[in-house]
Amino acid sequence: MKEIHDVLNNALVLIFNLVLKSEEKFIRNLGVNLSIAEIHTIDAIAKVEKKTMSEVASNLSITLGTLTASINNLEKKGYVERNRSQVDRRVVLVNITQRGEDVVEQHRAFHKEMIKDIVANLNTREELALVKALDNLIDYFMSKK
Amino acid sequence: MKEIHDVLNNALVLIFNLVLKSEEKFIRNLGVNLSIAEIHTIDAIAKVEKKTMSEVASNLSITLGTLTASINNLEKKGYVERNRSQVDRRVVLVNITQRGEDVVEQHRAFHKEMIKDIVANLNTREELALVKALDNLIDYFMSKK
DNA sequence: TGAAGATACTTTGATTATCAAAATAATTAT
DNA sequence: ATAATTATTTTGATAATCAAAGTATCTTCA
Repeated sequence: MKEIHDVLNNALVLIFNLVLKSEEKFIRNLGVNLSIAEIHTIDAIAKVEKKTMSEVASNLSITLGTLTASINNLEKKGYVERNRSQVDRRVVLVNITQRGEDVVEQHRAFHKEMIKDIVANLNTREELALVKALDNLIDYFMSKK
Repeated sequence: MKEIHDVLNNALVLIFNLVLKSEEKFIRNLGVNLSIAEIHTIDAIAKVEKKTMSEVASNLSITLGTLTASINNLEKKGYVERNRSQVDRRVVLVNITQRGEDVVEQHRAFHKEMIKDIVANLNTREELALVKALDNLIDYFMSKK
């Protein structure tokens, strides 16, 4: 089944790029002074339990140095704030501000709408095939570690 | 169907990141002095018909200036070469060298293996359903422009 | 209990990717 | 032939990234 593999590969590559562009466009339309990386950083802070620099950096798979630079900017722009932990003064706790919360909310709404529209066009069989294929994909990557 | 939406969203986000990491790892293991962006640039040159700077840049959705900088490096590293068109001397034609061909070959093998593993557990009907589901996805993004 | 080592973070210095706008060179049109 | 257009490069700026060095704080153990 050489052809179906090629079709799938092309579709996946295309979708990958379309998702990226779609998200870029969403941010542009948000009219907010943030990059995709910054939105994902804010989002990671929102969803991580222990809001330390280390935890957030590890969640994002970036180094602490990179996160420090990014948080400097986000703090300056008013989307997050830093506080020294009182328990261990080496530790820095990051929290998102109300302005940050708003962005997280809108980013999640974007994802929700995207998924809603995707599923809307699928019948039950297609939905199941998609879920199964995605499971395979995840298994595949997980096994590759 | 709130649940399936969440399942799909989480799966998509997870896969997105796993694909990125997997590709990064692939490149690292290739032991080759190239970034993901550079591999995609080489790949774009290989697959584009008219191998001009403009065509390649447009194919990659980057500006000509960005491509110029990237091609400078790739040329220095010996993966591509530049030639002025004899027909229109404003035009620069880029071609990949044998070293570039090798990378393209390995990158394609990576994609092929990934797809093979994905469809390994799907029967023909599911495969077709998946293709249709992905087509819907593409339509969705295309309509959003 | 106080020095040595470990940990959490920031700073520094470098590279890559990116863009917009200005510059250059060549072609086409008036 | 002069003006306008086109293809590319250069320039100047910014963001994202890393590794390695530096700083401050905590923990351990002798």
